[in-house]
Amino acid sequence: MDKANLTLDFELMRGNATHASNFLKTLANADRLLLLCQLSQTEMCVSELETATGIKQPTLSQQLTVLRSENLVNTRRDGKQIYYSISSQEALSIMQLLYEQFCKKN
Amino acid sequence: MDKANLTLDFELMRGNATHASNFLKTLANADRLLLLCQLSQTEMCVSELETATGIKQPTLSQQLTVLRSENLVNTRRDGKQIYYSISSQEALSIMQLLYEQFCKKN
DNA sequence: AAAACAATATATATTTATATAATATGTTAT
DNA sequence: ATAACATATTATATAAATATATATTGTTTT
Repeated sequence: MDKANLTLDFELMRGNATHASNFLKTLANADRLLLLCQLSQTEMCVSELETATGIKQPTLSQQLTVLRSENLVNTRRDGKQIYYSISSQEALSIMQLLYEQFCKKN
Repeated sequence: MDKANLTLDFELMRGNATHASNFLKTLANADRLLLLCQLSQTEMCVSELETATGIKQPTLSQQLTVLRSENLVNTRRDGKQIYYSISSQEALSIMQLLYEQFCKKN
């Protein structure tokens, strides 16, 4: 394997690693995990999420914006409320794994 | 369920979410993912990791320090080299999932 | 159309992470 | 003991994430 191919391998690996790390960064926040955890059960509107997680409205809205911008959640409006649901199978898989590792025992 | 119990639930949930998000933060960096990816195959010393990933020595050492401080890797010295290996089953599981989702198709 | 409500957006201060350079430590070979 | 090598540590500048407060938008009810 010559140098040119090694460079390609590096670029491919680094590209994959960058995508994966961006994805993990989006998950790597306690508020966002709590939100995704709730949404992994069922869709919920913002005020329901606020009650279920105890996160205050402005923070909630800010973190939901992050999840939206990374396409981890979908929204639909129904009157005054906006309902959120998980749109990423990747996110669901990770949430399930994290649940096994960090929540199941207690 | 009264308010006291809800408070306990919140604290339990938030505690789990905080642990999980700290864990994800440690993974959420392209250099560290590349390192863990290599180490998921076999133990390697620093200079081998440098060659295999293309990460420069000071950065490498800094990121290995992060992985060590979060107990994701073990080290053993053999002469001048220090060999690293993965010590966290949780990390291995996530790496495997990320491989399926971000690397397998290409 | 005005009030009330649900949610989003903006601004800003603070903390945390990152990149990079320079220096230091511990080990082996001479 | 000195030189060479492998790795770690420290310092610092910059960028990114977070918390928090305030203002704005869109919808429904009256």
